Amino acid sequence: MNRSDCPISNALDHLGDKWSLLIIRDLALFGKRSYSALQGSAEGIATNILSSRLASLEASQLLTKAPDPADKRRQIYRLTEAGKDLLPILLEMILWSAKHNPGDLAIPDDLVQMAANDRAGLLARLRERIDSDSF
Amino acid sequence: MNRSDCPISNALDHLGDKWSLLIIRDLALFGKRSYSALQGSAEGIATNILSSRLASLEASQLLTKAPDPADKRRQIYRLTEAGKDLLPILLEMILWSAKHNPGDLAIPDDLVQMAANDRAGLLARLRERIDSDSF
DNA sequence: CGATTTAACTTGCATAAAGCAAGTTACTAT
DNA sequence: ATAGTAACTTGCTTTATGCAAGTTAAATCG
Repeated sequence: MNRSDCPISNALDHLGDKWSLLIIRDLALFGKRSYSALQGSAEGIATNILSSRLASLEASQLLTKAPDPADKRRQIYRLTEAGKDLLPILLEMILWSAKHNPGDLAIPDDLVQMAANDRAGLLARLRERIDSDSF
Repeated sequence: MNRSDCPISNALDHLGDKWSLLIIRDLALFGKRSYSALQGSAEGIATNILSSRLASLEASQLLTKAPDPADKRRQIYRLTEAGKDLLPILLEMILWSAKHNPGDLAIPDDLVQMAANDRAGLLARLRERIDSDSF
């Protein structure tokens, strides 16, 4: 699993595929918490892939899975602190795409604006929203 | 190729695999410019994969390929401005791994320190190093 | 209470991407 | 002229992704 002792390589060992960061995005930015909500994402991940990615993210300790006390069919997926700490990476990806927008992207301009004015504050507010589940 | 109009998804459409960002890292942080130098990286990319990744990064306009005037066997790979703009993403990956270091990573402490003190200045200096090729 | 839905998966099979070893071509150095 | 180097490509095997259908347990509906 660890290809080298490079910190970038290490991050990519956990996140370097087409789906992991989209799942993190759904949890961190869209407040999704259930398997079916995650499956309903715009990009359309196959159910077996979602299952395997969730398992690997859980193994990497980026998220946790816990049964919903109110509905025993349901599992609740939550970001760990390490998972929440991926917010800056997500933000930089948004800013990069905003800057190099091929023209058809849905850029959240307010967020880009806040990032320019008060990056630290924005990240704090995004994290607070995760913690308080106020999406 | 475009899975959705989400900016994060867009970034991952170009970079979401195990190798692309390592190649960008080698160009941006280690000053590598040739095929053979890139192939010599710690992680050991297979030559056919390196070839296909370079082609896709070039197609995504993150790097350019140009013949070396001094040695006609040689091709020089360089980051475009869009490629250089990936520096913040690389930096955040380093910071994330530094914070969640599994214990065996080679963390550049000086860089982590500078990021904490003067992030914008650090990014400016890293970019300047690329432009002046002073590695 | 039994029948239908819903949630969270798993299984089996097809296709696409990654990885390995060897080979090719054009140029450079000896 | 000969040997080496740089930048690849080719053929084959292995692994990962993707699709469609099926399973299980719990909740809801009539």
